[in-house]
Amino acid sequence: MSDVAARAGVSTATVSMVLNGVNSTRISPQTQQRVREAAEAVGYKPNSVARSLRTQQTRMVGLISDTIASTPFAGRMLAGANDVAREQGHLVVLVDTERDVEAERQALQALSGQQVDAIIYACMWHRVVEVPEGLPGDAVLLDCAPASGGRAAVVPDERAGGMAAVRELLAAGHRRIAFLDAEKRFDLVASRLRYEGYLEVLADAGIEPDPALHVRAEPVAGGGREAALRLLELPEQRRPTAMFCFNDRMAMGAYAAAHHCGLSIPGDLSVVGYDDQQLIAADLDPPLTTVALPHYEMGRWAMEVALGLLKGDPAVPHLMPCPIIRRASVGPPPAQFGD
Amino acid sequence: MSDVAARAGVSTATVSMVLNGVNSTRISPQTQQRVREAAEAVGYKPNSVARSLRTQQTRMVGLISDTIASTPFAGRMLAGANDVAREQGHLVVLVDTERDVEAERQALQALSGQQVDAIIYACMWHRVVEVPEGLPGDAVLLDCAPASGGRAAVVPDERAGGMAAVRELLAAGHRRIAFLDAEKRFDLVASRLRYEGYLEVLADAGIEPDPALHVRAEPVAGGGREAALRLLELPEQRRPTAMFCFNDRMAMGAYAAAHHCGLSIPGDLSVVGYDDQQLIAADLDPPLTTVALPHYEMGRWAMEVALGLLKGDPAVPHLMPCPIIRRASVGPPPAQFGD
DNA sequence: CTGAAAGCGCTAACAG
DNA sequence: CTGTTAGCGCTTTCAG
Repeated sequence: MSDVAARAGVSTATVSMVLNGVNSTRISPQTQQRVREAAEAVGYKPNSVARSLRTQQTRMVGLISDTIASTPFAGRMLAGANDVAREQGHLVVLVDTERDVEAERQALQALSGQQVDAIIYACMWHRVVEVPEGLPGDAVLLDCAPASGGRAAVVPDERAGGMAAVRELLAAGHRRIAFLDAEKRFDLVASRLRYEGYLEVLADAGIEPDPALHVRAEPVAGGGREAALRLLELPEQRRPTAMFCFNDRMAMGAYAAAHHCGLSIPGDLSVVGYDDQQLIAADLDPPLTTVALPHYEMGRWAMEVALGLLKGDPAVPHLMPCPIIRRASVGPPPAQFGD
Repeated sequence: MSDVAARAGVSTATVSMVLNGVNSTRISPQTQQRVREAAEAVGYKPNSVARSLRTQQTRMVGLISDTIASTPFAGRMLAGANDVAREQGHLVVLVDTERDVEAERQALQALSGQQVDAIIYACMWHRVVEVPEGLPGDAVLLDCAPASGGRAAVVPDERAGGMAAVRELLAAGHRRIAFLDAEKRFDLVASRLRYEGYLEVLADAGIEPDPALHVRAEPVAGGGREAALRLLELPEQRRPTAMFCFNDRMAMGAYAAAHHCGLSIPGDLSVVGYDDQQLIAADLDPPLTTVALPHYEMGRWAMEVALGLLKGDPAVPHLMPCPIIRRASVGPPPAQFGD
């Protein structure tokens, strides 16, 4: 920088002001011009480390996550956070702790040592977490809710998502709608919330929920198949005409079961999934109607409040809508069940 | 830091030395003890920014990638890079440029301004790239090869992977092995390389490749299905008993085609995929034998050479082995084709 | 064995 | 309108 100053015949202070556009009204255009030319000539590159030391702002935000690797959704969240960061001229420092407490401690220490301007604590699937000790109070939680409140957080609105799914089926004329849920032992908050949504919509429609239509299995394709098979073995009058599946993988299994029983989708059976998981939802035959998880949007939101663009309410997690994606797996119930 | 010094009754220089373990032999144990206690008492946290400014080392490495979001493999690469970085006490700064030249320029500038110690340039699928102008000479390329040489790079050994796949089929007794390739217009280096591997193994086995068995389609499930169907319509003597598919998605389509034709896998038809893509390979019925892409390992390698732990050869990209994952989609050919 | 002092590259008061 | 100056928090010779 002193090179530039010398070359332009001014002081470093002037160079700094010109190049940062600060107080630019107070510096003569000719000088500004000279400075810029000198900077260009010297190939001047500002040193952000020095600037950060001086300004106490690094324009970096730390993103600590439990596992970037394991879910295809992680990327969407990162992308959202990244995009906002870039728009704001910030960089994101990523740390993957693999859910290890010691690693989390180290990460936090490294990040605070690095003086990041903000911290986002991200989970790769929706859950409630005991936040690590030492997480700054203004850190924002992404795809998780704090066990003991008091922090800005964003999670998908699973309840509304479940409602949307069931409404879709209701609108198509179904009355006997099953919910293929995840087993309780997985202790998924999404499971509870989606089920609540299911129940609420049924209640609103004046339909008495049939406990036989709420089945649980492992939330993977195999589990979905098995659960769907159980449902399809019910006597005809009790058999569901539609299935709302906890996730797309289970929906995939439901397809397999329908196929096995010689049932066509959506002719004989309608199916709705959840997650809008790439490589499944759109690739199934017929393409699956499902509820999308708003990972990109949550990533954006988290970064926006982290950077102070938005105000997060510490009292209660922000609920991000889960849009329903209409494809071709929902139709009217088979004739004998119609009205 | 001066607080600590005052509290311990020493100078900041001494504090620095003690806390960094530098020249520790030259400082009396009592003093060291006192310093440590003072640091503890004050809750001293070193400021890496200041340290970086002084030492000209940030212990951060920039990872610029074209798209973190779009492939499920991205996470594995990040994870590999991250793990090594953590082991070495480094942080990774992630920038996603979405393959936009202007964004790349900005990213590079931001990273060099931030004085990162090293840069990794990652692609989310194997290709040859024109590296962005301004990419430092010692940057390492991850999952891509430089169009105009001279840089450390790591890519999957697709050729060997193709060979392994075909050998697997050969070993099971197949002679009529098809290759369901990606269409040329996608211009995938993986396609060319895997095909070379296919040809070479056939040649080694003394099998004349039948051009009719090399078919191309869009590298997705639908394309695989269509290509497989074409193959299955061949007169019985020319029909393949095994299919090596460019990727798992095409293999998924091949399964659908076999199913459509009433053929069982692996009884009537053996199938090998490529990618070991989660949610496909292991979840297909029967589970798919496939060749895995070593994303995690490539991520590690890239970070290791970026940090100088390993020496990369700038003359030629490092080839990372693609292990074959044996599952249940390969068996002997149907009896009438046996020997 | 320990302290003083210089300086990493930049910014922001304050003077002129 | 522009220059001087004093640090940001740390490391590292060089003297004691």
